[in-house]
Amino acid sequence: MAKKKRRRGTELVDAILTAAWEQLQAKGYQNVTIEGIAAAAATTKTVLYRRWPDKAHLIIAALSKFGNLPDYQAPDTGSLRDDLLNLFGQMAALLDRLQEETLRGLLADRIQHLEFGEIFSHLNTGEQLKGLIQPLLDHAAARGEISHADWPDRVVTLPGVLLLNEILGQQTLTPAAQTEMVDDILLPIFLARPAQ
Amino acid sequence: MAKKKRRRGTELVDAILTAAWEQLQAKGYQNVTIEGIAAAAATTKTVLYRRWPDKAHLIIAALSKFGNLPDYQAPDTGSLRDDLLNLFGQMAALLDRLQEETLRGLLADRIQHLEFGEIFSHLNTGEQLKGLIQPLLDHAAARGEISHADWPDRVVTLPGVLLLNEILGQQTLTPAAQTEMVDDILLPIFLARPAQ
DNA sequence: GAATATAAGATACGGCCGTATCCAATTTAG
DNA sequence: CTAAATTGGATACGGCCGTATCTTATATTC
Repeated sequence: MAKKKRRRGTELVDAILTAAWEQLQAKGYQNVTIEGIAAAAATTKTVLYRRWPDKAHLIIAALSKFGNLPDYQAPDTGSLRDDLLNLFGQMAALLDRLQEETLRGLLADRIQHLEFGEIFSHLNTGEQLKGLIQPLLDHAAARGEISHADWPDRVVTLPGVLLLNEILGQQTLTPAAQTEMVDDILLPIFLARPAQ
Repeated sequence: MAKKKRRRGTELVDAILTAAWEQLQAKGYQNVTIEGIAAAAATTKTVLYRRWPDKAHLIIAALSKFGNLPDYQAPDTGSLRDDLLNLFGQMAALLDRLQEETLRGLLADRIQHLEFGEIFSHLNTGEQLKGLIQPLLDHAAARGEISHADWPDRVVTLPGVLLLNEILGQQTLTPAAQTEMVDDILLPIFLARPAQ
């Protein structure tokens, strides 16, 4: 007779998040369904709804677990401008990869349809991008290129905000956009003369 | 016997958008349904889906028609900083009004759940906020406070991006946030010394 | 180790989505 | 004025959502 083993707690959550991640890879956010994830994880909707209020939260949980920014190489090129451009460039490359790998051919789908607040609070309050920016500033300050490295939170997260806005709005991240963001917005702030 | 008049084209669209707007006011985005709007407009889903691909687009259309930024008073206080703060302050007031009026008590709902790209392209490419910012810059330039008024598009739309990010992420727009955005981000850009 | 509490899993429900299909009113072409 | 082409309207369908309810396996407690 068949064994009736029941997964619980962490084990179950892991199975669900893994299934969610795979579904996301295979189908894209738009086409992922809660029921589909439940089925793929060999459980039922009920269990998922007991833990996450909706698809967005579930996917965010999966992203948090598996969707780490991969193999990012901290630049330190010797100039803040180049560091920032390098960072943006790597993001653009990542975006390209995502659009091929994650949504393998089939769908012209995008991250586009995640819901607002979720993503924002995830990316901004989460230290993700902030952790990438701060070192660049530390380097620049050490070189004397900028006057100090302890900028307000809102400034440190600004590159992330810009990136997000660009990607979501334009669905792409062109080199032109990258240099504009750096030269027209970020550098003027970081290089601004002290308050007068 | 009853008349069987059929609305067409513009007349029909107007009726639908009006219904959509009213539903939005009454129920909030989250709880608005396509079927509900169709019913309220005395027509059917089919007709709506022939014109708009999904709820987001329909609501955006309604917003474009009825959701104009109301009674905005151009500041011109004599300093760019005060102009910007004034603008942000009016936005905060508007936000407050929306959260009471539009979502009348009942729901702790928010704009939050509109979908990404839609809103972004609407707010950023649409000239809405840009049209508010440019005059401020013209004034400042005329006063000699800033060196020029013809900034890159990306810079002119930045205040809007910041506002949107703040509202969507934090669901509020505190005075502290306003001054930080102005003093830490916008002013440093506009007052930056010429490229060196 | 039995009793109790907790959490998983199954099932069912009403509601809305988005599409397809068909019919009927109104416009346009001839 | 009639025929053809549009476009609105009705209905039906499968699919998923989100909730509620019930049962049954596993953990916890005594």
